[in-house]
Amino acid sequence: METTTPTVSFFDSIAPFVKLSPESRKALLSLLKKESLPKGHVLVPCGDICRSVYYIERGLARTFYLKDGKEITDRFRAENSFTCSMSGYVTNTPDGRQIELIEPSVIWSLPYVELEKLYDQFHDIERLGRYLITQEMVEIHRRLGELQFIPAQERYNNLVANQPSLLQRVPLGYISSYLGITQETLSRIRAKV
Amino acid sequence: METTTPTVSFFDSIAPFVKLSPESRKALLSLLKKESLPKGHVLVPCGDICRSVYYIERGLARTFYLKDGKEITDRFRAENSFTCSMSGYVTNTPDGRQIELIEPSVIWSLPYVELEKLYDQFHDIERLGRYLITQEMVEIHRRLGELQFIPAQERYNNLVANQPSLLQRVPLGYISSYLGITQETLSRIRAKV
DNA sequence: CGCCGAGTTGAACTGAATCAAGAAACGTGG
DNA sequence: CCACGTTTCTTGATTCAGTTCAACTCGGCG
Repeated sequence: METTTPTVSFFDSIAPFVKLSPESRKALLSLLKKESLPKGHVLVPCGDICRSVYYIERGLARTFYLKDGKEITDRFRAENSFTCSMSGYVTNTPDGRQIELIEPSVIWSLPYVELEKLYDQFHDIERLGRYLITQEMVEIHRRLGELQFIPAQERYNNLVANQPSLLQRVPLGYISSYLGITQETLSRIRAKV
Repeated sequence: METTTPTVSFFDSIAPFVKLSPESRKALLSLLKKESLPKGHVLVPCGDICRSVYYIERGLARTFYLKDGKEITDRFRAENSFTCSMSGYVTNTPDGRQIELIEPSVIWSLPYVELEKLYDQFHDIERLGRYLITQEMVEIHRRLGELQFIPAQERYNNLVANQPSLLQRVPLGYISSYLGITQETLSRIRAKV
């Protein structure tokens, strides 16, 4: 666990959109905690409220919740992206979501409480926050439209087109619930091609 | 169309969460355009990119898109809330969504371009933006979870529990596609109670 | 009165879930 | 390197929720 080495990847992945002042970068870096964590590590247990935001330098995380005893995958996040489960934090009610690593990963974490202090201090970090949430919103909105009326076959095709690497890295059981279908249906869809 | 009278409702609805300085309030008010618009008025036509954010002081707006010639309702927004379709603006690609009024309404509008200038100038307005998008994200996330694995009957029950007034104010055809089902199915679900 | 949009009802059909059983792949220890 | 158990994936038979298409009811409203 090292906190001093400034990794380029974190700032590189946001740089195209939000320029941070040197002071902001420094403040952010001083609070970000970097860890190498094994496959299977649970960042946020089911039932807890997620209180940090996580930047994935390397590896793969998934978020899921339980519905009738089954795990429903809500989201995958791979290297150079952020993950968290804000609904619980915002509403101050556990949202039942668990975040765990499904590959050995390098994770930078930052507690919301600290982030909020940074929001107060640095306008450009607040902008970064707004930007990242906007991206997240657009992505979730896209998924919503998909689930509303697009048939399973087409949802699978979209996944293959947009995130083909997921299919290599993730068990199909996770993928199926992410697409809103059962594993058997996913298997049949795949068999058709 | 009046632009001078500062309505309380706009600031009241955000005040619990984000305190704006007098300067920010003034700047916002100077750019907000207030209009009384009739039922059926189209704020953003299908195929256009939405370039403003709308605050609904009174009335009801819905967002929809066309899928196989059918209107799919994406969202309802009633008095004291905001509506817009940011996906198109963010990705700079029309998202096919149309925003129209389904009741006579009083609407305050603010072009994104102006809003972004305000973001630059006023840290607290940027915070307001972040806050509002976060709220939106949480709501869309909730809907996503609903559509992923909750049966239609239960989705309808949730709607009755959370937004009962919608059922009085909106034709069932709009409600059904919002819930991701056909009008016939909605009718049958209602008949069971 | 007759039209028209909104809502309901019915019958046939279909995509996907469920339940159950196998097959393949994977890791671990001997 | 193989044998074993476990997990992952596939396949089949059945059931069910929801769609589709069509006809019908009801309440305005010109």
